[in-house]
Amino acid sequence: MSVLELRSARRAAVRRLDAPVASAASPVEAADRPWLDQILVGDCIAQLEKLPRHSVDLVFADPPYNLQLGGDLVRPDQSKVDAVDDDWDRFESFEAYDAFTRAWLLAVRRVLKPSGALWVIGSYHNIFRVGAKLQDLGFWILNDVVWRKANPMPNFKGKRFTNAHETLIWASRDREAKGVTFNYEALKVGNDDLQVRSDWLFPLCTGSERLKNADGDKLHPTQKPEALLWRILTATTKPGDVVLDPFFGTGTTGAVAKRLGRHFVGVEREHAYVEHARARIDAVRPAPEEGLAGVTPKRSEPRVPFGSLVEAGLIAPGTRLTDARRRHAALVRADGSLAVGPESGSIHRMGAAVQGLEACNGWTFWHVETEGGLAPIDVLRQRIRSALTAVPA
Amino acid sequence: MSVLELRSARRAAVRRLDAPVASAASPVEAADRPWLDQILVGDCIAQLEKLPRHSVDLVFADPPYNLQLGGDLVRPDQSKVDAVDDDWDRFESFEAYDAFTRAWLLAVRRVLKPSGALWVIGSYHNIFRVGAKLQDLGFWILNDVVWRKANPMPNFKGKRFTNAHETLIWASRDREAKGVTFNYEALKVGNDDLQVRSDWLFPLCTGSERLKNADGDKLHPTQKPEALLWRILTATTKPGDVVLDPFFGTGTTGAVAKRLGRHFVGVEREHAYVEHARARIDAVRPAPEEGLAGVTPKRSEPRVPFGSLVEAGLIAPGTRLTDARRRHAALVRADGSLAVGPESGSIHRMGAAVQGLEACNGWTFWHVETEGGLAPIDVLRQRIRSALTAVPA
DNA sequence: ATTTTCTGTGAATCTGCTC
DNA sequence: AGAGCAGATTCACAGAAAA
Repeated sequence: MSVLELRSARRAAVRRLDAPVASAASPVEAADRPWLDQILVGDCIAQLEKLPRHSVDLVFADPPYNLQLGGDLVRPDQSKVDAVDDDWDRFESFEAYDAFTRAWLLAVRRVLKPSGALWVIGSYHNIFRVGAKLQDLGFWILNDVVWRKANPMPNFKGKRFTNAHETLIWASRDREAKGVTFNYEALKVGNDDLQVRSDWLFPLCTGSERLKNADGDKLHPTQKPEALLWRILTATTKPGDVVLDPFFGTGTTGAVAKRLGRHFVGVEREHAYVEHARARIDAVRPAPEEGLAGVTPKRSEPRVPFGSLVEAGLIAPGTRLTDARRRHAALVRADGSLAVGPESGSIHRMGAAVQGLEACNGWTFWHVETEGGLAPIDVLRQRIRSALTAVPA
Repeated sequence: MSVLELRSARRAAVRRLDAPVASAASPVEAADRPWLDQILVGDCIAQLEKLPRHSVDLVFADPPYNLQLGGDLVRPDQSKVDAVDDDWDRFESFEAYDAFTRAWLLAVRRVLKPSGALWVIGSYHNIFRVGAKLQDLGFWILNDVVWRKANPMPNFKGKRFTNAHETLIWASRDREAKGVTFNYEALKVGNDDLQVRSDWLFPLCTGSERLKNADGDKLHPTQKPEALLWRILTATTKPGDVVLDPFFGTGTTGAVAKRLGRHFVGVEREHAYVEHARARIDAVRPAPEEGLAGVTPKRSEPRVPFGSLVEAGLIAPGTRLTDARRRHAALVRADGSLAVGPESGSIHRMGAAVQGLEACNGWTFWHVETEGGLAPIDVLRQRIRSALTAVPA
């Protein structure tokens, strides 16, 4: 079962439920904490002043990334990429961005309980600045976590590595914080009895989960997948905890919090986002308690490209490969390409080329000379694979 | 076969090679650049002053990040370090680390060529500070890359996620840098014809690759795997480039650089590391030259204007061109222009015009009728190119 | 009804040379 | 320095359309 299948199965199961709204504030709570399970509309720092200090268990923050994009970007098919060009993502300078970061971190710090913790997500444009600033302010980093995107946007111009991940920082309010929630056992059980690592694989938020506006276009440029919030909330909150999201957007944090029987508070400036978020959260029915286990993607065998055999030293550059009958020969190069005369390409391309075919499985076609005779390079791949899937003792 | 055995097998295989030491400085170079392929022993910043400015193509830096061992840090301002040691304070310590980071980044920046680039590796303890500082100094981040550890150390206390990755930052010296090396095509070919992503999977440096001291203990606490450096150097340097490692340690950068036919310069303070690194690098035999050539990017192939196909008689004036689906048609003219009705222009302009697009690659858009069916005119260009390269050297 | 093909799209700091 | 232009460049899905 794939990650996607898992996710639809989970969502279908959740929709069938008809349990009472566990996370709705009770009458007593409503009088005491009128901000509970609400979206506060307005500027993040001004609105946070309405909350009492030490009232929040967890903060999840998805601040503007300060992308600093240049001109338009077009795909190889000449279609235009719908970039993040919103006003809220534009800052005058690094200094302005740092001041903004400092302000919301301080506001958030005031409302956090001493045992509270903070999650921030960002990309290389902003995450280093945010991370340094939160260290400066006394937050204590517990982990950095990488969201590996299953289906990232490619680098269309071929000038960089595919930007295939975002970074999350998990930090306690204080260095000496006691009682920070981490549901270690539950996470481990949900992960085939293996500790959950700091690199998480999730697809982007697409398809029916992605909120659309009246025109059918995406409502928010950076809506996060619910699976990501699910993992965060099941890992680092308890049922009944209060989760604050100071950049609420379309309310993913609120929707997942409600589903998981946690309280939320959101702050959002844009009225259009707030309206959609309210409707979205209203439609959520909390899962019954026994259904609150996390979803874990199936661990699949890592794909091993030919280049990694060269990198790992299993095949030295300059090695000659042949086919099983030694009719064709090729030279391995340091970058993982094969050279046949003046031509070069991947093991698959060159395997196809020497045979005059459209396609070829290079792993089984090309062989290497060993002490025990000619062996397909696929046996080397198997060795790498076992090295890469080795479970720590 | 275990990972350890794999590594010995590889090292043995590489030692068997007996090619000339391609990366050793020639006599001329030795006089001109006496620091080439050397380890400079001493303080990083002081030693870097010995190198001329704009002399280095790439920097790989694995800086120390143990914030609490003041003595382990090489700081520009020694008096300040003493003060911190006596009255250790978190804020003071971050400040000291930032000053240290600033100093080595500036030193490195001076020796980098304008087209040069920098790699830094770190963990959540230091990487956010380093990333923010290098942005402050004018470096321009090209990617952040995650090294996913195949076999990380588990979190023994069960209080955190398994710390299973480290973060690398790849940055150009300047925002407007031109000519930064990125061997995109070669990377793609070595990765089964897929773009390489920003998350890389490698095992830790263990087994026979891991240098040991006389007691059999690991010599260096954070020796990096050679495969990681292999990836970095094949991706972002060319043969013959100069790679600087200001925190040389056990010389992984130097060993891989030599093997790949790149020059290195190392700076290291600890004599024990320097000795081991020298012996290690001396034992390295470079890969044969024919294994070091990379895939030729299309962008660097000789430019062949469409007109020369007409001149060479490969396409006669009056020939009709169409797109792959025969939706559009154009007429070849003697001067190498295309005519569509009353309009005419280059193959690119007219390709764009008939589709109503801003731009178009006419070489792949326009097709010509051949015996074997419709073929893109790019195949005709390829014939011209191979005719050009067939000229004896 | 089922399978195949086509089209659209996602937090992106995304060209390089000549005149 | 800025304009002009040749020409190089994409992966994993989802959903619609076609077969």
